[in-house]
Amino acid sequence: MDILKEKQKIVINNPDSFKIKDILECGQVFRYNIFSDYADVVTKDHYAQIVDYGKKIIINCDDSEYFYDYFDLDTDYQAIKQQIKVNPYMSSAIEFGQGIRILKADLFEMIISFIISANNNIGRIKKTLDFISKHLGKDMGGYNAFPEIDVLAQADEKFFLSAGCGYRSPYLVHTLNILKNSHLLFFEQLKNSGTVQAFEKLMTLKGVGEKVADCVLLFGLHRTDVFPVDTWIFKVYKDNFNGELTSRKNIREFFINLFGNLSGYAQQYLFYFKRSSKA
DNA sequence: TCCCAGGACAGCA
DNA sequence: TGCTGTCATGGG
Repeated sequence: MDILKEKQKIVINNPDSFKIKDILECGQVFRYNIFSDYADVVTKDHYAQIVDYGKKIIINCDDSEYFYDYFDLDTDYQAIKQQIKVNPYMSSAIEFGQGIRILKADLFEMIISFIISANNNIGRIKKTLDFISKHLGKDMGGYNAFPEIDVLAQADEKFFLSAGCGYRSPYLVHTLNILKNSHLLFFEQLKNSGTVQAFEKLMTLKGVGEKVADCVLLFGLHRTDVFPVDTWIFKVYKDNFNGELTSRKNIREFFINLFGNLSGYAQQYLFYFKRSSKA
């Protein structure tokens, strides 16, 4: 595909691995809307509107450099698909989610979003994050930014309960208290660590277990050598890979052995296919 | 009414 | 280390 970049506009001609519905609905980010004639997405304090004309996609946004990176437009997804097409089921999953791209989302936003995601469903996660942003995020004129750490750290458990965070509320308060004073160093260390070390470091935060840590690594740090195992991946493993493993840890290891550094990509195709088609 | 959702955590063996 | 019950909440 051919990409043109202006100051506040990106034009993609003949897109081969870019479908905004696939990108937004595969469960990696939650602050978006899909309408009949366009879609929009808010990330951190940025906004983009995406129109799909078939052979041409136009992204109108506040900063095209930011969204060029956000949509991972330098990566060749056709090549990745060829490498992870290890069996007929993978081929079907890739065909189904052919427009998926792994977004480069904001690290802090991903930590909070995926703590809220635990034992939750995407509809409720979207509502909760919209509530939080609407109440504590900066008014950007037409939309609200995701709240800054300092602002969100001032919110109490009662606020998160009213936002619909449920039993995850004390986890959020605890984690925000840790991050409000240490986030610069904490995030720097995450970025400079190997994946295993970053995985362990993330799990020191309340509300962050193996699966949430993997999602933060994949979507917030673009580490593609991880494989988040959630309830849908358990089903994929059982139904479509005929596996006998039962623990999250072992299933994660099984898939990472299979897909290596492309595990994160493979996981997204599988998750999206299973959740959408139930095949 | 029961089951489920991008699970984490404490308690226990 | 690995297993089990519990947690808040809305939708199907």
